[in-house]
Amino acid sequence: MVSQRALDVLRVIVEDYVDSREPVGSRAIVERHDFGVSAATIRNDMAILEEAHLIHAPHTSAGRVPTDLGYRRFVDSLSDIRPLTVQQVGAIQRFLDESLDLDDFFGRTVKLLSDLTNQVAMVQFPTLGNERVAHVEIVPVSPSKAYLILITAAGSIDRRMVDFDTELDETTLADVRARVSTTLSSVSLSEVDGAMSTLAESVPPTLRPIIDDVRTALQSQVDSHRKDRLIVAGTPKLVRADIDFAGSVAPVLDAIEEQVTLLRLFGEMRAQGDDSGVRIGREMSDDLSDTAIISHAYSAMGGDSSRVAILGPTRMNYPLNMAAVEAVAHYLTQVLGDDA
Amino acid sequence: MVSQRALDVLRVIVEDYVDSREPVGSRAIVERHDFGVSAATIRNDMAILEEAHLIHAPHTSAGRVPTDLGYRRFVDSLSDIRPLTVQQVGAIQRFLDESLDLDDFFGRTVKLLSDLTNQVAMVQFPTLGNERVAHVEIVPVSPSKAYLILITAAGSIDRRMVDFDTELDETTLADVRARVSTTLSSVSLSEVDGAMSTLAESVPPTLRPIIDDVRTALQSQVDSHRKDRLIVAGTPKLVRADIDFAGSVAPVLDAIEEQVTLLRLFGEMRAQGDDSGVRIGREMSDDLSDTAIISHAYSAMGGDSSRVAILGPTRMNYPLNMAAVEAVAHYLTQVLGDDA
DNA sequence: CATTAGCAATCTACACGCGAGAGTGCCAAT
DNA sequence: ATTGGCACTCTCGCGTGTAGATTGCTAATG
Repeated sequence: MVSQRALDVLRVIVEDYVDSREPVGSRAIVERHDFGVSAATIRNDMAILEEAHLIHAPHTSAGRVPTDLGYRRFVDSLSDIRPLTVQQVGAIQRFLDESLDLDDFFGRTVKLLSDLTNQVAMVQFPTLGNERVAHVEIVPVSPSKAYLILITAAGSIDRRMVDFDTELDETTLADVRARVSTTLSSVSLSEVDGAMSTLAESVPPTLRPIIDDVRTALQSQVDSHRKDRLIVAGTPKLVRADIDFAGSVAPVLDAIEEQVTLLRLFGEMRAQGDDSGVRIGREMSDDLSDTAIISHAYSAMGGDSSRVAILGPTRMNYPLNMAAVEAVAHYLTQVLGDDA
Repeated sequence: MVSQRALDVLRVIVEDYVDSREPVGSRAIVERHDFGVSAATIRNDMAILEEAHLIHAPHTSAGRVPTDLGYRRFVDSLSDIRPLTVQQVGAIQRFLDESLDLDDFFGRTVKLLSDLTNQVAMVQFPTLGNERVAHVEIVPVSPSKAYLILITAAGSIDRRMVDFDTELDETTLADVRARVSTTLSSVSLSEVDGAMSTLAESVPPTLRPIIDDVRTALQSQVDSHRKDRLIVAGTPKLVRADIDFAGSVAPVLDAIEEQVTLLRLFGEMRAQGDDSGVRIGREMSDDLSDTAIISHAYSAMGGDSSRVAILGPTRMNYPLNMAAVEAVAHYLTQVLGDDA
């Protein structure tokens, strides 16, 4: 049975190991902490923890190191996160309030979070389901190609190339532009397709295929509406923490560059309904075996929730970093949520 | 005096060292190449090269390694770059023609160049001086804030937050939007400020400060028009080539993340009027002492030229990589130049 | 004068061995 | 359940020795 004291031992092992980067032995524990028992007793508890796969000895004569499961237990036992200080929150606000636009704002946010935690930081672009169309623009590129630009009321922008089956002259294009523009004015993103379908039926047959092309492009634009993008900052910090990674950091950097693994992970966490989520080592994938991700949901402009996260070695300061991620997520919700 | 044969020796030292990652000795040279002289003679030549600071011995009993200056001499002696094969060029075209929009296009370009060279690849966003305004949109965010969105005929988009000194109601905003929109229709970017200044003088005094706010925002938007952004791909490759870096790759990753050093470098190369440019090691900065950058200018939409580049260890295959960079730069000019 | 063969000198890389130190696991005692 | 004691195991660092590679120099050669 894993006693309460054994769990306390686990806690100090995690803390000391995070602090010192070195396996911690029974003697070191009794010296640095006031357990009121001898090293031999600690050793007994450690044997129990080892049996429960919570800690692990790199080799016979070394101290112990937490396993992924050990970190997991440690994180789960953190009852409540101590929030950041008023000064810190104030600094965050002042810094982010200077942003020029949404891209810049997110850029500053990740940079800040990365500096705060000294880890790689990421923000997932918000989804904007309840958003309304502010403007649709069609810009010709060649006779049969054009950019379709969609601007929403909250200022998000998306652009997509449309290939028309037939060639368009300037007047036809102007006609199409006017029709689409009036049709979609102030329509919410989820209703775009319906509106376009009604439009397609009411136009002269010659315009029909063109409107259909636009409709298809618009829909794919709405579907993928930036949900699938991550802003990242602080990758160099990963390399500096190289020693923390058994093999190489290369696969981790790959995962960050590819983004798909991380986005899938965020999707899973959202599906589970956890606002706050920590994933440790092999809980995610073998490639990320030495890394942990701390993420937290935020919501913007009435859309589904997106996530802000940091990624670092499994051996990191969880309480501190969890507090930072949570603070930033709250701030994002507060600032962006209003604009809905 | 550095004889012709000595220069040939330099060439094979660079080639063999790039190939084998190991210092190359006199014996290895006579074995692998047909110089028709003995190792001792090669040694004499090597002594001369060393005196000219073109090569250098890591330690007494090791072979020789090219210095930055040695690489420089080698690169300068490459008379003409062998272009890529027809198949390769065809593959590039097919791949890039599938792009959805400009962002996607550049994304694919860097990815491609990175795969082609197995190095970090970068593209500097083009400047679009002769571009014309296709549309200006003002989207309110709060009573005194709005997004200003600028779309050009080539489909580039920029967005900026505007802070108004006074609060705006919906009708005022609509009025301003209409005035700005008609004023700027089809105006080229370089004439935007003039047009806005004329507009400011012709509007009712109450609108004046608002128009001025818009004008300021627009101008800053035009000034910085994406000139200052790099798209990067392939950073993980840098870490994989870790062995090639004396110290750590961290400062290099920092430089990539910060972008300013690299952008300054591109600026310098453009100022020198070199279409094609190679910078090696300490020619750039101490932080980049083990890296080399191969860049090439391209021009898009009649604007000033921008650059496409790769970054790798000084020990890389220059002829091959220079060919790849040049091919991609040409392709960019060809595809984007037309659209002006 | 350029080239060459030969040779001593130098330096690294690697393997080996050894001892110090750290930490465990277990046992018998409390 | 806890503790002190002790044998055992393993890593780490250090010094040593050897094999191998390459150079620089010198004297000889065409």
